[in-house]
Amino acid sequence: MSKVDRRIGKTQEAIKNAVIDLMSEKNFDEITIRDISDRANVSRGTIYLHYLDKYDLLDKLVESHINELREICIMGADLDYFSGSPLWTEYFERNYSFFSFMLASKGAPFFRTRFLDFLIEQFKQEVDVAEGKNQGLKDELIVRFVASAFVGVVEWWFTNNKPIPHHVLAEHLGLLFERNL
Amino acid sequence: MSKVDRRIGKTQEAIKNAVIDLMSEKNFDEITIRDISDRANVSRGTIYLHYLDKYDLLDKLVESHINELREICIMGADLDYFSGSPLWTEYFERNYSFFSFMLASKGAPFFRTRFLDFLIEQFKQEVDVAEGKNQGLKDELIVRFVASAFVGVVEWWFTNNKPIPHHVLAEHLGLLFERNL
DNA sequence: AAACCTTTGTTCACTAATTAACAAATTGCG
DNA sequence: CGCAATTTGTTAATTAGTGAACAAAGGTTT
Repeated sequence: MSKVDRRIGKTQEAIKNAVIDLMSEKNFDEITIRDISDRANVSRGTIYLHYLDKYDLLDKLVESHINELREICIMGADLDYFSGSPLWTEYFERNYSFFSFMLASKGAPFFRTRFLDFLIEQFKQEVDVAEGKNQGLKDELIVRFVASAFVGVVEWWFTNNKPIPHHVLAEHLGLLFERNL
Repeated sequence: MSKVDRRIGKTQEAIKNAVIDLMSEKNFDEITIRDISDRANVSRGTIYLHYLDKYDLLDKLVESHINELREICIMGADLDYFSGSPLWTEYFERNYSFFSFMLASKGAPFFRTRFLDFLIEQFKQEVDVAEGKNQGLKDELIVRFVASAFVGVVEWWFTNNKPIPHHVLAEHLGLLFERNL
C-alpha cells in the first residue's frame, strides 16, 4: 500500500482539533467554516477539499471517535469487564468536550443512535445465550438492554459534569457488565 | 507587501518546537536532522529548504528569541524598571527549557555573547551620563557593567533551576536597574 | 424593504512541502 | 580495521495547500 502524504493527516487533524476547540466555546450551529479555517490555520478552500460541508465534517468527526472506540474494544478484547472498563472511561475523560457536546447538542439524537448501534455491534460479540446466566434468553434483547443502559449512564456522566471520577465509573460499569453479559 | 504563505510559518514553528522539545531530552550535538524531521513531522528535504544545516537552525532559534526579547523591550519602554522587569522574567519562565539549555551547553559562550551584545544595545538607550547618578561616567562602561551583571544573574537563575520565583527575580532586577541606570 | 456586510462554495494558477532516490559521509559494532 | 547501518545533503517529479477572486446566499442594520 502506498504511503499517504503526511500533509493530509496534519490538515485533517488541525481541522478536527479546531472544531473540538470551537465546540467548547459555542454551539456547533454557531460555528462557521471561516471560524474553523481561522482556528485551524488552514484556508477555506482546503477545508472544502477534505469535506463537503460543515455537517460532513461533523459526521467524519463522529466516525473517527467511533473508530477510536472500536480500537479500544479490540485492545480490551482479552480483558475481563473490570479490567476493560477503564479503557472506555479514560477515553471518555480525554475526549470530554467532544462527548459532552455531542450528547447535549441538537445533534445528540443522531450521535446517540450512531453510538448505540456501535455498542450493539460490540456487545453482540460478548453475549452468550447458549449457556450461563443468559441461557435461553434472546441475545438481541440482552444486547439492546445493556447498550441502552450504557448510553444512559454515559450520557448522565457527561451531562452532569462528571459527578463521579472516571475510575469509579469504570468500576461500576465493570460490575454491571459482568452481571448482564 | 504581499502576504506570506501560512505554510512557511507553520513549518518553521514546527521545526523550532521540535528542536526545543528534543533539547529537553538530549544534548543538541546528539540531535540529528532525522530526529527533528520525525518530531516536527516534516520531511528532511523541507528542513534543508529552510535552513542550511543544524547549526544554522540553532542560530535562527537564538535570533528569534533575541527578537522576542527586543519586542519585550519595546513593550516595556514606557515603564519604569520595577514594572518592566516582570516582562523579562515572565518571558524567561515561559522559555525556561531553551534558555536553560543555551546557557549550560557547549553553545553557551556563543549564546552568552549574542545575548550580552543585545543587552548592551538595549541598555545604551537607557543610560544617561549627562546628568544624574551617572553624570561624568563613561556610558560604555556603565552599560557593560549592568549587562554583564544581568547575564550573570540570569545565568545563575537558569543553571540553579530557578532558586527564586521569577517575580522575586523581577523585583531584585528592578531595584538593581534603578540603582545603576 | 433596501442596503450593506458576512459567509459559503468554487475555481485556478501558483507555491511549499512531499516522497523517493542517490552518492557521500559519519557512526557504531564485531 | 572492515563492514554494516545510519545520517546527511541534494534533487526532481508530484501532490497538497495556498491566496485571491467571484457569484450566490444568508444575516444584519437602517
